[in-house]
Amino acid sequence: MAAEYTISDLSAEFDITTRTIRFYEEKGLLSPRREGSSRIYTPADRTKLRLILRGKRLGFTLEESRSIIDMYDPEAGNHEQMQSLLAKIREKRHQLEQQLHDIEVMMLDLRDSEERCLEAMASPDQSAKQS
Amino acid sequence: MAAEYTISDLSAEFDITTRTIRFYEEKGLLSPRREGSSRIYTPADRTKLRLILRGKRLGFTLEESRSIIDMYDPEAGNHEQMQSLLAKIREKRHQLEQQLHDIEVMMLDLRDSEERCLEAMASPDQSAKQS
DNA sequence: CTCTTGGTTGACGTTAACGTAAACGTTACT
DNA sequence: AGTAACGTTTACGTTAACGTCAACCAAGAG
Repeated sequence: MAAEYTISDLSAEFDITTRTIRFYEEKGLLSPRREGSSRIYTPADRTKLRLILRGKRLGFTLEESRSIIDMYDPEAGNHEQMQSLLAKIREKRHQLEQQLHDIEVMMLDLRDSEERCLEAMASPDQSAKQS
Repeated sequence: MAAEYTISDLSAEFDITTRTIRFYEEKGLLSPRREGSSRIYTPADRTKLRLILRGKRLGFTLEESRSIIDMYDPEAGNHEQMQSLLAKIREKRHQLEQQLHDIEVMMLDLRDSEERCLEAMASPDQSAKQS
């Protein structure tokens, strides 16, 4: 049952380069077992990787993702760290709300531009003047 | 009626440094008038700056923001450019949906951790064992 | 044996978006 | 005259998150 993965298994699954995975290890976010010199990853490592990538999608830095990962480690003792994490997530929510608003406005703006553009293309050449 | 702004007016209003504003000019996103050697910005420049910053919040590069700005320029002629812009915005929408999902999952995960954490703090020191 | 397909460790290169610092000019008080 | 507050240019520095070699080792196919 205890599955294991090579570095290229994971790179294929998550569509990232092996360099990226090794980089995360350099930064201390992963620490796979060694079989000879090759890296062997456990399901737990795979989960951590998934967390890192999720963090990335949300614009977290690797350092921030590290604290997310740490929540999954045996020492569930760090209460204040959790508070700061919750704070970061709430901040992301605010950002998301802002972004949603930005997108909506931008969509409206674009529809405006589109209309003006279509109008311009419809009326045959009056390029120079405007009252 | 035709208001004008100095560089520090704008830097104060949008809470960015003057360096940033000059940088945008270097990149050709702004081109304020000169009064002597000083830069003078029009409301149109101000709008462009606002568009840049909105783009930034959405994770657009400056190059992408440039195409947004170009939509506001007199030559409303570029139909295919608009299409690519619309595509980018749709892509952003997808990203946002993904991010919203990520946030929700992360929130759930955190509540889990929180519970486990509180439990651990409640039960007086049983740190070493787990059945 | 050679070749291909993975894996490894350095180590330097890259890119975007500014930061930072030096060295200088111009009003405008006081 | 001094000095503060604002403006300018030029140019090197910074950071994150990898990319891109180079040079090497190991296992299996043919």
